[in-house]
Amino acid sequence: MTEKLPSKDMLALCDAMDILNGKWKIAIMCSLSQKKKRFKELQRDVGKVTGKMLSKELKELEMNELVNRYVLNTKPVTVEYELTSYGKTLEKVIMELVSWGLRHRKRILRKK
Amino acid sequence: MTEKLPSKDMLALCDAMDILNGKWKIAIMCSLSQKKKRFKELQRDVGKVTGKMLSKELKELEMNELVNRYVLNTKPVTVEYELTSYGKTLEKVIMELVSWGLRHRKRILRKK
DNA sequence: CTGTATCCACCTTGATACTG
DNA sequence: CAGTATCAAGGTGGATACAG
Repeated sequence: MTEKLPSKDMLALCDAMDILNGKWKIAIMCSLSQKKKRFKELQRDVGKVTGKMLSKELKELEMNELVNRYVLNTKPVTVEYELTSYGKTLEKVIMELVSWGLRHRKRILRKK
Repeated sequence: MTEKLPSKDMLALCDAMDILNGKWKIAIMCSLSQKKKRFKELQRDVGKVTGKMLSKELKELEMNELVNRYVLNTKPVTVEYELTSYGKTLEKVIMELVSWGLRHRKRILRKK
């Protein structure tokens, strides 16, 4: 069993990265992991993402069945987004990233 | 304690993403997590990354103290890369990504 | 072998204005 | 509020040639 070049792990990793690529996808999913949110809420929560990017990345997440989109019949239209059950399978990854990021911040501050 | 806009988690997440952004960084670290590798080995292992990109991303990883670079005194110069102990703190995140990717692949094949 | 330098096509992102 | 259209700008990444 000689380890051949593109290992299965590497391919899997690339698959995962393809789906999560984009500047805001992880942040969006992180925000949604707490609770469902409306478009504008999401925008405020994620930070300085433009409506265009938020819209685009949400659409991609929806296509990959990581996020559900619900249009509500309100006066000015309201749209809610939430993680699908499949999207929730990524929560563990995201939480690991967050906790690493928190540790990393402390480290940075120490050295600064 | 009203939850204010850019939550600490979100900031931490963005910090982490900043460091890991780039098409190949995660793949590089994944490959190095198995064992230290030379430049060319790494290139073969990661897949179809060009030397330029590999070099650039390795440099960035080095700057963030995630990877160590050793130049060996061999005839044609040899360089070895390995994860720093700090870089290893990211292994958990990477493994989660890989395992998610593996599950995701199965899911895709089923639906195809 | 391990890079760096240059050129360049392409894509991503942002700003802004606009629609329903 | 939610989303789209358009334009501009910068970054990304590939090919190639070359240096140490």
